[in-house]
Amino acid sequence: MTKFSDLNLDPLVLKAVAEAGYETPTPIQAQAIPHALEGRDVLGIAQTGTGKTASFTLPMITLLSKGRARARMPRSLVLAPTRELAAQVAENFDTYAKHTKLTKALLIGGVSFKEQDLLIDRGVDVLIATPGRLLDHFERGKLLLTGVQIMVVDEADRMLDMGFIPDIERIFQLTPFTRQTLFFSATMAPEIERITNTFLTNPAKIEVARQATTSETIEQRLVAFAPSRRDRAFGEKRAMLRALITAEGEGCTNAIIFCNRKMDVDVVAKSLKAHGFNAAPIHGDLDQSQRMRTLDDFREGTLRLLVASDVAARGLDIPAVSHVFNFDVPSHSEDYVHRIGRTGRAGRKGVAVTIATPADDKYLGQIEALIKREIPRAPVPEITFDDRPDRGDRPARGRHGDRDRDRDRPARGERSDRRTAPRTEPQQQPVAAPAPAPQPAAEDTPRPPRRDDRRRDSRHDRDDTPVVGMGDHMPEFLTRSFARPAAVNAEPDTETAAG
DNA sequence: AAAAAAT
Repeated sequence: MTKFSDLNLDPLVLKAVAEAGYETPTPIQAQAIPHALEGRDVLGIAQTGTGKTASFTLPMITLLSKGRARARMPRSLVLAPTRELAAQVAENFDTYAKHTKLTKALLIGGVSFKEQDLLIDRGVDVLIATPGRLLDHFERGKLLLTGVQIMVVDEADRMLDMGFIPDIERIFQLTPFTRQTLFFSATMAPEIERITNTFLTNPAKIEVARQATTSETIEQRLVAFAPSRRDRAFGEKRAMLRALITAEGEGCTNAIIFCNRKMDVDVVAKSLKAHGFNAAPIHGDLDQSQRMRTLDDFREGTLRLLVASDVAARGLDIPAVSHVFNFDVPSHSEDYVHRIGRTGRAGRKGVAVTIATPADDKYLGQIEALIKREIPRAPVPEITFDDRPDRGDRPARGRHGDRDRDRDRPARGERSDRRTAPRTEPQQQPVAAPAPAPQPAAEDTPRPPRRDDRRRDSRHDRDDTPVVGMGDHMPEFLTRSFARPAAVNAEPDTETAAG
């Protein structure tokens, strides 16, 4: 079997590799490194977790170790789709280039230009960047790409998803025709194929088997439940999530909780914290410094629950996550594979729990088609709903609220799915309550001012007024006409046609 | 129904 020492790498690189504890290259490393060292273009079809990063950093350091950088003219360039990924590549360089004198700069958005400018001015051997910030520097005239000898594109298919391909093409055109190109993508979409045909010269094509999508080390579960009411789905899912985390007990050492929307990431993280869980959010709208800090805390173990958007689904190197929770079913089936792939790594056992509502059926079908198996259905935990501090600025649901609901929905207790249906209110409340004393109309009940009007779910669920279906009581707002003020209706015909 | 990345 090949060892790193057989690969013709610079002795100083080999030393650092050995110190990092590696002896045997992964398949992509064993195949890509010799070609890269020969100066050939490489087209690597491989996913995260295959050792892709080292397959280009090690030969790059070796090739660059001779020669020195000139001011504003980096000798090599690595492009990554997200800031975290770029930062990760930079860390990799630090690890493996530590015995060399190579310099590097990390050019990503969300941080000040000043330090980056300073480094570029001094001259760097390796420039690691996200496309937007790189072009920004270029346009400000601070950067010349005509000295680039080696260019790496990492996670090209993700760049495509994110609309970066035009930027990538432009950057390619700013670098010399004679450069060496190392290009990595998990898939070969037609657009990716076109780019590689245009910008790579006779590349060595290396394909590494995709990680088993449903690796045996990941135990997948599906928690399928129907929210008691559409507008309660969000709150009930939060309660469900808490119950699921709690049920895992100590076995859940750390977990990533994925939501589909950034806003939900924030609310879920806040809600978990309010319930005493050690949780923090990460998504693209947060400060870069905060994103980094949160990731560091999570890696170090001081943070147990990372609530994330799909920014964290791919690429990020987060070792040893015991659990992944999908608070939302991802709407791209590929993302499901990426998300659950954050657990069960390196032979360790992992658990991936997905919360699904009937609205997710379509996406669930696509996911199960992709992974070619059904996700085993797990029992739905019972949830109680009236202990939410994130709604704690309102009086706890009073007995009359529950009683009213019981009265309004006499069929509830008879539902056949009662055992598995989530409880949305404590059913042990005295059902045989005394005859309703005349209650003040909800509108007259003095209520403390609500601070959470911004909250997405408060809009629907504003008070304890019972919902009476559409039977004998119709909420006033529904009786209002849908007609808009005449002034707005300049073209009434096109308006209806558009709907 | 979305997320990511330049300000």
